[in-house]
Amino acid sequence: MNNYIQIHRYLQQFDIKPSVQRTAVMDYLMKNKTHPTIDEIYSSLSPMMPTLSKTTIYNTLNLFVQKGAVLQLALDEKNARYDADVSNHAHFKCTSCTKVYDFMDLSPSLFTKPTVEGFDIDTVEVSYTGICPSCKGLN
Amino acid sequence: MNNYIQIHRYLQQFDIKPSVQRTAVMDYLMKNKTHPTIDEIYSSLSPMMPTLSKTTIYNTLNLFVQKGAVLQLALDEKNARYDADVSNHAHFKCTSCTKVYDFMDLSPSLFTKPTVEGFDIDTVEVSYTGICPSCKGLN
DNA sequence: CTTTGTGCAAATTCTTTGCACCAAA
DNA sequence: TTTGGTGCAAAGAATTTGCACAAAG
Repeated sequence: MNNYIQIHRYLQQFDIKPSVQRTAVMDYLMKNKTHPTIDEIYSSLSPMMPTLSKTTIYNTLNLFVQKGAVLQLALDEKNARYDADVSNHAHFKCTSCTKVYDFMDLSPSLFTKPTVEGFDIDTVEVSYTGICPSCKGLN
Repeated sequence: MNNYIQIHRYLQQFDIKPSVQRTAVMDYLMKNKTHPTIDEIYSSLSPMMPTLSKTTIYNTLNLFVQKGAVLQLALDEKNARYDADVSNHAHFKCTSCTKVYDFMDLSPSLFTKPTVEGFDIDTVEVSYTGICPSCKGLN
């Protein structure tokens, strides 16, 4: 069980008012570091919150991204994916099964923001595509 | 004017039969290194090829991506973008004006494929977001 | 001929919008 | 009581699919 007070404090750091729904979404993102899609979040929370609407998930995540509380990943052309983990890690997407993996232990230098004249760099995203171990076995 | 024979040879390297439409799309991608969307490609080619269909652009680019002849970029949450340039360069997207810039001269080590047990890595994508020089001036 | 590519129309999927109701301060 | 949040239904936009016709070898 997570401490909702902590989540409230966290959200308030980003100037986000902690409604019940917003708290639940952030709680989910913190516990499930699986770059979930809107649909996955909705499907997981919906049983506990029967009146929850998918529109609210969209509203909530758009707000989180806008306030900088979560990252919207550009991993998937079809569905947006969200990540509350801002630590240095890269993503690997299997082109066969479309599953997304974390690569945690890469060189930190990959994630340094390069100095380019005139540009202010906020976020760094490193993504790989290829074939994952379980799909390799199937050939 | 581009030499279509060269494009034919290039496509055949990837096991792609060079139809008139496919040749035109690859020609466009090689001349316009602007990470165009499907719509931009269609709008540009359509005047010269009045019977061209957007479905064919979709078919063609899906084939190119599947055969590895172009990269599908996930820079934009709304539209897929395509890049025929497979050289080592990163992309920067301005969060204010949404324009995409190329960062050409970064360290080559950024683009090396890491060795991760069991994974076969095909593509590497490095993307940055932030504020571009012209948007900075507007504040 | 036979295989493959093209392109129209329809269907599907993801996301946003308009608006009425509800909740909190 | 005023402001902001939620959620339904509808709209909008991007992409895919089914299928008939055309093209190439």
